[in-house]
Amino acid sequence: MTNRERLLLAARELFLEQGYDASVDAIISRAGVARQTFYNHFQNKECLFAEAVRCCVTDIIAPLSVQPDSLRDSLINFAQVYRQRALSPEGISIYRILISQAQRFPDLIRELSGLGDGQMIGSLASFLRHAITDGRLCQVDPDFAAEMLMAMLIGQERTQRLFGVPRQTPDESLKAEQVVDGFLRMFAPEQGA
Amino acid sequence: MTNRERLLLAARELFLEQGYDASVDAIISRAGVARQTFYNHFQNKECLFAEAVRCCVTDIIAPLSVQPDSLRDSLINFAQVYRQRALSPEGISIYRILISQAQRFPDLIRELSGLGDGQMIGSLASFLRHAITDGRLCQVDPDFAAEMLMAMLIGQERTQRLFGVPRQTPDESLKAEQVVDGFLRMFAPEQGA
DNA sequence: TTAGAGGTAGACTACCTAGTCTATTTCCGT
DNA sequence: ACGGAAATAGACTAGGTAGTCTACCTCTAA
Repeated sequence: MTNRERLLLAARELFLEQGYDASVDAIISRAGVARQTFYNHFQNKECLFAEAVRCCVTDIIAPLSVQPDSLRDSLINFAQVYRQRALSPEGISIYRILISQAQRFPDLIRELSGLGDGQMIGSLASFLRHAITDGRLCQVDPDFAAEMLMAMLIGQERTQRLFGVPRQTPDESLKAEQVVDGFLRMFAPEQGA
Repeated sequence: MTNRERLLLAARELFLEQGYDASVDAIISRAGVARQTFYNHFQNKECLFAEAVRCCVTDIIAPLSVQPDSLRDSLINFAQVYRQRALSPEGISIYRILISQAQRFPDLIRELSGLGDGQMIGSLASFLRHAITDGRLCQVDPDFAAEMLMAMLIGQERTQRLFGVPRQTPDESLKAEQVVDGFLRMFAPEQGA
């Protein structure tokens, strides 16, 4: 493990824990590396932050494979993966840090805004578009439908976790199913068609 | 206008603009007040912050009157008010600042978490409960339904605004209607009942 | 007139932070 | 063995912040 990797790992951990306020001292201390070594590998703290955040985002928002065997099963599978990732402690932390530093790093945020939820909405929308042309869903703007589904899947839970008010989730996989079934009812093909 | 009010106003403006990093110097300077005057009225910066945030939250999340004339009209009225408030610049800023300071002020956040979205879900759920017993909606957990409606109304827009990526909203009042109509389809009474 | 409350300006302490610089050491390839 | 690249410890600069303290001012009420 190179010193650079050690620094990135320590930075990821500390930034996720403490936000951008995590000090360079703390990072090099956790990495077990000298101050100057840090500045040999990174121009400054902002560069390290940008790189660490990029790693976190691409790590958490992995591509998801939608198998078009059954519409409901595909959506439920997506729903569970999405919920699991977006509501995980890492998912919540990275969301918090992006929001709190959005004003300081507008370029970085713009660079990453296509990723995350945005990317997922895109791929989900194109999947839904096929279902619509196949008549398995009613005529509806696929982007709108995708956004509704994603919104319902996260709902109030992300906010509660961001606020540090975790609630008991006895029905983890159940919720994803409930939402998907509601979604299918909402956008079911018209009866008359 | 008393010095205390001047300080609170300046604090609200600066905290909403810059977050908790807004310095005491900047606040007293905008308030046009001496340093010692500030410490005469507030124990320290944290107390001022707590008070300013309390004002902002209670200002933005005003009670909403749901008139039970028509279910659809009531929901649309609620939807428009909720969207207008939650997506306003002040609504976005206060949401951002609460999230970014949630770890530093856990007690304050706990105190305010019942307000905002939480409070709205409660009153909306009790309204929906009546509609369910009246047979105007299908049998469903009213809290779940309320959460779904609120989630769809905000959707991805809050995130985009938090990230500073505002999108064009040509269809402002239309979106609220679309969501409410989708919601009513999702939770329509069962045909067989 | 005077005493006191509250405001003002600004110095001051104590502390933290990012980033630079220096002198020394370690280690690897030739 | 040796030379150079990279790492280390730690001092140092420059700047910012919260909060305290002192000395002075201003206005009001007894």
